[in-house]
Amino acid sequence: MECSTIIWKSGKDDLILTDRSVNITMAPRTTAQFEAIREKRREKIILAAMELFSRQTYHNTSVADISKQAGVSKGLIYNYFTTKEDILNGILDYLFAIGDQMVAETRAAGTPKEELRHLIGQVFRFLHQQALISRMLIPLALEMGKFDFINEVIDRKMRDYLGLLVQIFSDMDYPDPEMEAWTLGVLFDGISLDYNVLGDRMPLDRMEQYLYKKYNL
Amino acid sequence: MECSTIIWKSGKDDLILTDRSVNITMAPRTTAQFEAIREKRREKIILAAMELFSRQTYHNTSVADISKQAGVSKGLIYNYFTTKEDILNGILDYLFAIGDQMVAETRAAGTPKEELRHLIGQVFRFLHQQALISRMLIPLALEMGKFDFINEVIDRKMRDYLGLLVQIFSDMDYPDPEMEAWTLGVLFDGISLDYNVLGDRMPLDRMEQYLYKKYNL
Amino acid sequence: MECSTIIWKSGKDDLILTDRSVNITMAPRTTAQFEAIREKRREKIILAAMELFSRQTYHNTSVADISKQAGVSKGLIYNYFTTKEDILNGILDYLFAIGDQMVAETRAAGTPKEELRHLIGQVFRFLHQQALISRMLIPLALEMGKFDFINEVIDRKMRDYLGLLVQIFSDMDYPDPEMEAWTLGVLFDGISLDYNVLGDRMPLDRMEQYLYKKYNL
Amino acid sequence: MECSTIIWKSGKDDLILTDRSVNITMAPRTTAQFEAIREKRREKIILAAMELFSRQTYHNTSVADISKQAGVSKGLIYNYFTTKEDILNGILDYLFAIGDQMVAETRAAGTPKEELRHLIGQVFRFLHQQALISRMLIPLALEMGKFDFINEVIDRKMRDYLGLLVQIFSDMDYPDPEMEAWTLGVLFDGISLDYNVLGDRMPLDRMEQYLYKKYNL
DNA sequence: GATGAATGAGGGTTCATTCAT
DNA sequence: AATGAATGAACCCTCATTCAT
Repeated sequence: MECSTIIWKSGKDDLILTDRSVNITMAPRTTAQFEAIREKRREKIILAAMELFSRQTYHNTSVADISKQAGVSKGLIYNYFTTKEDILNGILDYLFAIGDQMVAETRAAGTPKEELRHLIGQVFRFLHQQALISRMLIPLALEMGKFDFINEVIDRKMRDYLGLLVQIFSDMDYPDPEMEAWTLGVLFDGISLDYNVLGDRMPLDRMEQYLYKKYNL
Repeated sequence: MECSTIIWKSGKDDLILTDRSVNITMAPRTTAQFEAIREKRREKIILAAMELFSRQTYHNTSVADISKQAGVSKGLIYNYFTTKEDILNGILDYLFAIGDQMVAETRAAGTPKEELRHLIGQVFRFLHQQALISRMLIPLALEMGKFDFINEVIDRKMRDYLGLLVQIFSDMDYPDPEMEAWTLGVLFDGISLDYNVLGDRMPLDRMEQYLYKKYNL
Repeated sequence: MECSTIIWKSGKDDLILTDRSVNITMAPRTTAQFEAIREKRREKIILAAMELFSRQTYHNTSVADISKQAGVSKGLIYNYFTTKEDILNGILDYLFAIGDQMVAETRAAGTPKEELRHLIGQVFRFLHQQALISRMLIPLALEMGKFDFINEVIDRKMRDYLGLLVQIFSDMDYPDPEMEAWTLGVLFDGISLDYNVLGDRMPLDRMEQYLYKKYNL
Repeated sequence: MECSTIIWKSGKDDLILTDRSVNITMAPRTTAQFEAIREKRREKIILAAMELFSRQTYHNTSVADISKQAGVSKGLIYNYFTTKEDILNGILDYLFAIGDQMVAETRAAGTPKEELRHLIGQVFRFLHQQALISRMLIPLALEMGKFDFINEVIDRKMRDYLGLLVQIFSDMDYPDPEMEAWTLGVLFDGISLDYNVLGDRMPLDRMEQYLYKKYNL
């Protein structure tokens, strides 16, 4: 059995995604093999959509654009997703893994201080990538009514993150760990947002160093 | 002879008081009368658009929606604005005054500490309003290329704010006033964004108090 | 009683139009005076429309444009004309006089040869002006169905012209005066059309001289 | 197993023969099949547009009209043409071939006299077609500014024609072949224009014979 | 008579989605 | 499974015309 990893090149940065690839056998295709082929196509479409959504916004990307980018026909997309919105859903599932992984890595970092430093480092290190994701999600999150599922996703992620931060600040004996966690969490969101809008006019490196200093890391 | 009448005009919640005290000869309206009508209608359209843009996003609001909300015909909107985008511009002008006033008020608050406390207080006090603005502008700001004027607006506002904050922290003898200013500015943006998404699930009051404590205000 | 003549300046060329101006008296306005005022306004609108139609085409000129050019309100135009199309009608009446005048002048030129030379000279002399008129009328004449009245106008003018030419060529003892008349009439139309399209790329002067030579004038 | 069916599709006067002889497995159409469909539809749309443009003018023909005439949906037209203007372009390409062929045929006619006779004959023979083209192009050519490509087309065609005529008259030893060429070219345009407006009231046949006589053909 | 605010039908264009093949 | 032609609703915008004043 072979297990390979694909890296999604987004021009400037890269997103690491695991590809649950399957055995190749000579036997007539089993249901499982069909499933695997389907899964691969699905992934292709998702990656194409992710690339485009983060570059041009969900609304400015047409299904035709996605099909072109993915190298499949427009019709085929509706064989894998019921709706354009459903593609978005697929992307979210994809991204979940990454977030979870970040949290898990942080949790394994050692002392609370090391954890915090690791977390801040990760945020800045993956900022470009996060910015792409934000560019995709923020506008949709702000459209209330439609896209309720996005808010659920954000909620859940927020809780995860907050939980981790609260625990860290608690371990570091902050007097009000919950509010400190909120403050830092909100700050991360602000950084992500502003980086999207301002780009390199933001002094990212200096902000990172400043945070380390503030938290004595 | 003079007679005045109240006319109930279909709409949602508005009474149009039409003063019919006119010459028997049916003289045309004076320029001043026309000006008044225009001003009223313009504002009505702007308020309608602001309401809808902040509720449903600029892109998800059609000109027809705005016309319905404002209780006027679709065509009339183009009598007041050259373009859907121009409506947005009108809204920005409308909101600018408020922002400028906030900065001005803060500048008159007294000692640096009082200024900072005043500023933070204002941000939280007007968060609802700021959230409305954010919900309108952020998605557009994230669409690079189009809507360049929005980025200019944001840039300018950012510089104003940052300048004020740098001066305050400088006066308060912070070692790195510039970075502290960035941190707080970015935090405000994060708060505004998250409030949009999370609404009342955010512990706003506690965050406000927490900030006062952190800055010893 | 006073009689004045106004000249319609169309930038490059001018159209001579007679203004049946009226006595100014101190007596309360008689019906005739009101008529005169109306006539003047009407003329203003017609001149404005003529200017715009010939510059920008009938379809590319809005009633708002005309009202602006004429310096009156949009509404007032409908006090003088039932319809945008009706304005066109008014213009045609206006132009008729000129055509009739040209024919009359030619008829008074003397010998047939002098008449023909006079007519050709007039065509080239007024070509720019005619081109403006053509630009107005040709597109409308080609829209069959609507604007039937334009075709009637053109028909009548054509018959007048042709009649004049037939008589001239008959007097000049051409073997087939009718066909020679058609040929020259059609040629004039072609010149007018091509001058519109080609502008100064057409060798107008040389063509005029060439015609004189061909007809031994 | 094979089965073929004739399907009557609503429209005015066309039968669509759909060959349903397909695999049971419903294989997707081959590229060649798609090409064929596209070519057919494209031509159908062009013919529909040509019909309407020449009957009612470009501006008075809506895309909806074209779609109705072609028996397709409005949206489909934009699958084949980027723009309403692009349809016009398509028509021009379609017609260009014919014009070029006319010139080529004339060039192969033999002696200069035979060439000229051939050319005049062609102009009158194809007058109906030329009239259609004129009715489409003239109004657009007269709208300066927009539709520049139309003027380029006309220019090019004019140069072609003129060049051919100059050479013929030169070979026929006319003293001023260039001006004679202009005169005849302009006459052709006048004929085409007037035929549009006057229709059968023009004595076409007699004019043709008259031209032969004038040029001793 | 005179104004310009107001209307509403229609124009060109886009795009998510369906469907015959 | 796979294609892309085809649809139709919606979008932004224009403009001749009406109407209260």
